Amino acid sequence: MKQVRTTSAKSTIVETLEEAGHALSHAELYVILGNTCDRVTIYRILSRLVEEGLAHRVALQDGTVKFALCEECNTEGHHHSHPHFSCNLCSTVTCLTMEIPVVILPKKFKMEETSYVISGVCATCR
Amino acid sequence: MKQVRTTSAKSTIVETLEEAGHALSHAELYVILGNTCDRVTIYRILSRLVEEGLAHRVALQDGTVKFALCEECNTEGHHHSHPHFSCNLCSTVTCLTMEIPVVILPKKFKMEETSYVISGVCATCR
DNA sequence: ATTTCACCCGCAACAATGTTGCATTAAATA
DNA sequence: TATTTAATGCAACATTGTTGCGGGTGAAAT
Repeated sequence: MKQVRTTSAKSTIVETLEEAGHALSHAELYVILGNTCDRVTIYRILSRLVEEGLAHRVALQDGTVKFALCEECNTEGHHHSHPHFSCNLCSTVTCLTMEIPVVILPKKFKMEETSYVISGVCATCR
Repeated sequence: MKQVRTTSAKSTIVETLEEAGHALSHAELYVILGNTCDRVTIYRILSRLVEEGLAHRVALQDGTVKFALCEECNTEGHHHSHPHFSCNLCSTVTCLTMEIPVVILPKKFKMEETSYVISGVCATCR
């Protein structure tokens, strides 16, 4: 098992995600962090956060990927099978605190993971 | 209203999607079409197909985007609000013929579009 | 059938996004 | 403090998506 190290860059990114209160893309983090953190480092830290179960990926309808901190996850079992809401106006992505409703798959299909993203207008933007 | 034109490149792409029977990414189309069609042209034709309501985009969990032909769509109302299944083994994406189950959004949130992607193992791969 | 017009194609160039290798830095443990 | 090794920054590369433009072509009008 590879050792995990707490670095300032990693802490900064986690804090940034916490302060934002919603998911951020690599590009957004890059802008916020300014020149305090290398572009490549951000990629690597985000990957590591996902591996370590501290964050999860959210793929939006347009193909962009955002990263959200996990609330109730650990390395064993990730429980981020909740829907995400993506605002078309302010483009913030928030986690909805509910379970994703299940669908019955056709015969012999085996489900492993589900992604449920709703886009529209968030409460702040109305 | 801009006029729509039937070109050989466009027909080829539509036929390719029909023959495949499942959604294809730009990269996959580029390989299949070989050097019969320019990379940029594929991008533009796919965009146009979506605009014209002949195809719809499917964004997978990893951020890649695939394109699927619409079965019951027209320029007026798109009815591709169905779940998609993405096989982790053969990586094919198929449309599931059912409605996406709805979730109750928090107060003041307004829904406009939903994306529901299930990944796992498809019937063919088992 | 020919002309005409606007859409469409291919090419080149660019922009944005993501990856890899390597030397250096720094966190954690002894 | 010294040692070990994960993590960073930089450069270089690879992939993916976009834009402008000259020339080609579909389709309607003549």
